[in-house]
Amino acid sequence: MPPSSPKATMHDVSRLAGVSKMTVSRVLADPDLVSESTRNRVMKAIEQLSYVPDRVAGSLSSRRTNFITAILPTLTNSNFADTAQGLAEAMRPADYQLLIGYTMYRLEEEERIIRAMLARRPDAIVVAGTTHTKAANEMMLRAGIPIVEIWDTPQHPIDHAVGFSNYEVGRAAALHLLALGHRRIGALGSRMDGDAKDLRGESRLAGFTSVLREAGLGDELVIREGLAPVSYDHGALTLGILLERAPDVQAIFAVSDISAVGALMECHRRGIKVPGDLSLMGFGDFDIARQCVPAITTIRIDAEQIGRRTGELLLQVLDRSTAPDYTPAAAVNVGFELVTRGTTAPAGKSR
Amino acid sequence: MPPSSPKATMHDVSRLAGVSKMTVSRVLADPDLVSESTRNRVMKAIEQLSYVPDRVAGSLSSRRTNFITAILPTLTNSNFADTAQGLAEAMRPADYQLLIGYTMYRLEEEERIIRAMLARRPDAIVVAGTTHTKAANEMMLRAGIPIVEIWDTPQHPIDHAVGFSNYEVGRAAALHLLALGHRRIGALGSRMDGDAKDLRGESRLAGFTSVLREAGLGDELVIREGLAPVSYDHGALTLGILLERAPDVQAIFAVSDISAVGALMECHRRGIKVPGDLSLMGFGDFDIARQCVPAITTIRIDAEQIGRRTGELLLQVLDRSTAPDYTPAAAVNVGFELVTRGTTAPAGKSR
DNA sequence: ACTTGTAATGATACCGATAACATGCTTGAT
DNA sequence: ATCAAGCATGTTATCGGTATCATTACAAGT
Repeated sequence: MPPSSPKATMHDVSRLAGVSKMTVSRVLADPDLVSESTRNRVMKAIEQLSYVPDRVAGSLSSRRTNFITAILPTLTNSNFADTAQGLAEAMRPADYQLLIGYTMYRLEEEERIIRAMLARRPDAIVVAGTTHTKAANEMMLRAGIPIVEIWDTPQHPIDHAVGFSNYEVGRAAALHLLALGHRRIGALGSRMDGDAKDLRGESRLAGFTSVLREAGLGDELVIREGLAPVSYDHGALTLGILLERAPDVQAIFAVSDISAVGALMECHRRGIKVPGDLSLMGFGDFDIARQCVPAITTIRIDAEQIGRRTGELLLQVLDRSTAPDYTPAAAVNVGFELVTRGTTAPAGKSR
Repeated sequence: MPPSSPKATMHDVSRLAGVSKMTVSRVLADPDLVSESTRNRVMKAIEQLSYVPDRVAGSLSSRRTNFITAILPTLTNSNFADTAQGLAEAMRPADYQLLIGYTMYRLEEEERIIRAMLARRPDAIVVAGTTHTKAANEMMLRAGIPIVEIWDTPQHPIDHAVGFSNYEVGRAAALHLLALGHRRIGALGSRMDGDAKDLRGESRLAGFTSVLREAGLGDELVIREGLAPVSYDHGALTLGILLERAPDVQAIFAVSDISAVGALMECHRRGIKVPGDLSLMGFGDFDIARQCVPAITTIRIDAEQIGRRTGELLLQVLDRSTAPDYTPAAAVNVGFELVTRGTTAPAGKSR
C-alpha cells in the first residue's frame, strides 16, 4: 500500500490562506459568495496542499450524501446495465454517486440490501420492480426520501414510478403471434417456485396467456423451467421441453431475448427453420437479437431511457431550489414497441 | 416522497434501553463485549425504534467507510459486469459496498472519477488498466490506501495487480492461426487516435502483430477502425473494410468476442462460409460466442474470477487483525486459455 | 449626518457515530 | 482478608465538515 501522508483538512487550508474554515467551504460550495482575491488565495492553498474535501464529513454535517441507491436484479443483464448507465449519466452533472446493489431476483436479498443501503443515508432509492417484502416496503416508506420503482407499472406505487406494463408486453406478443395466424402457441419462462423469481417476466407470461385464453386457446404450452436469471442455455433447454410436449408448436414467445437467442441457436442445431417451421419472438431488444440471422422479432424497451428519465425525475424532486410542495407526475410510462424482424412469419407456409 | 419521521439516533436507543451510547455501539459492532441481558434490552430498543445506524457518522468517526471504488471502462460489457459482480460478491461478507465508476475508455474521465471518488474516502481502489494520467497516478499514490490494477499485468504496478497479459493473449491468437497454416492473417480492432482508447485491446493487437512479424508476415491486415467500446456493428464494419482490402484473407482475430460475433453474422449475410472460407476467432469467451453456430473460437478469461480474486486480496490487506507488515503477492496472474471451437480450421480446404 | 442595505467574512454549534481511556464491581489466587 | 486481573459499562474528546447567526465595513438614499 502506498505510504500515507496525513491528509490535509479544510482547517489546514484555511490557516495557509489566512481565512476561516467557513470561507474555504464557501469557495468550494458557492464561489460567488467570496471575493475574487480571497478566492484566489484559497484556491492556491488548496492546490499547494493537494486538498481533497472529505465528503463523509460534509454529508454528516449537511445531511445530504449525494448518494442514490439503485437496486437491480443483476448487473450482468445488458438491459439493467443500460438502465444503470443511463441513471448514472443523468445524475452525474449534479454530482450524485450511484450505490448499486443487485438482488439476483430474490426478494429477501432485496430486503437485506435496502436495510444495508439505508445505513448509508442515500438521498433517494431506485428499485426495479413493484413487489417487495413487507419489511422492505415499510423501510422505504419510513425512509423519508424519494423512492422510484422502475421497470414496471405498479398498482400502488410507494412514491414515483418509471416503467412500462409487462402485462401489456405479454399481451402484445400474443396478439402478434395470433395475428400471424398461429394457433399452437407456446412461451418460454422461468420457474416461480424457487427463491429467485422473475416477477416481471411472470407478468409478461400472465398477459400472454390472458390473450391466449380470450382466443379460446389453452396455456399448456407455456413452459416455466429453470430459475431466473435466464440464459442462452435456458432458451435451448426450454425449447427442447416444449418441442417434446408439442412437436407441432407453431410460434413461441420467450420472456427474454436471451432465451430467444438460445432457442434460435438450438433451432439451427436441430435443423428447424425459423421462421419457416417455427416463429419465434423475444423481449428486450438486446443488441444480439438484432444481429442474429435471421434477426429476432422482439419487443423493444429503451432501458437506458428508463434510467435517464428516472434520473431527470430525481433531479427535479431533489432540487432544493424548487418549491418544496412541487410534486412531479407520480408515474411515468415509457411504453414499448413491437419490432417485427425475421423470426416471425405468417402460419401455414411450410410443414 | 413518503413523510419523514425524524430518524432515531443511537442516543435515542441508548435512552430507551437505559444505557450509554457506547453500549449500543458495542452491541452493533461487537455483541460479545456486552452482557446478554443488556444486549437483549438494547436489541429490543433498536427494534422498537426501527433504528438504522448512520454509517456516514460511523465512517467519519472510525475513519473507515467500507467503500471500495471500482473503476471500469463500461458496465455494459458483460466481461466487466462479471468482474464487478465477482468483486461485489467477494467483498459482501465483510460488508463492503462498491462505488462503481465507468470511464468509457477515456483516461481524462478516469482521472475525474478518481478525484471525485477520493472525496468519498474509499478504503481501497480497484481500477481496470495499467495506464493512467500523471495526475491520476499521483492521486492514487498519495491516497494511502490499497490500489489494485486489474485486467492486465502492469510493468510498474502502483501497488497490487490482478490480471493477465493482453500482449500474450494476442501472441497466442496469432500462433493459433499460424499453426493452422494460414498466411493471410488479419485482425479487427479499434482506433487509437480518439479520446476513447481501448489500451488493452491495443496490447492484444501488439502481441498479435509481433508474432506475425516473427513469421515474416506484415501487419497490413490489422484493421483499426471505430472507437471503443466495440460493438457487433464494429465487427461487421471492420470485416467489410478488411475484405475490401484483402478479399483473400484466410484468418481473422477480433480483439473482442463482440466484434467476432458481429463479423460472423456479417459472414452469414454475405454467404461467406466460416470456417470453410474464413477462420475467425475472438477474445473474452462471452456467453454468446459459445452459442453462435458455429461456436466461436476464443480466448477465455474468467472475468468474474478477476473480481473475486481482487476481492479476496483486498480482504486480506484490509483486515485489521492481520499483522500490519503482512504484504500479499503484489501481482496475481490469472492467465487465459485458448478455446478452440468451430470457427477456426486448417487452411487450404476450400476456396 | 443618519439610517439602511448589502457584501464579505467570522464564530459557534452541531451532525451521529467511534476511539481511547476511566471506572466500578466480581472473581480467584495467595 | 487482600489485591491484581478482567469483565461490563460509562465519560470525554474528537472525526471534518456545514448551517446559522453575528459582525464589520462601506455605499447609497433621504
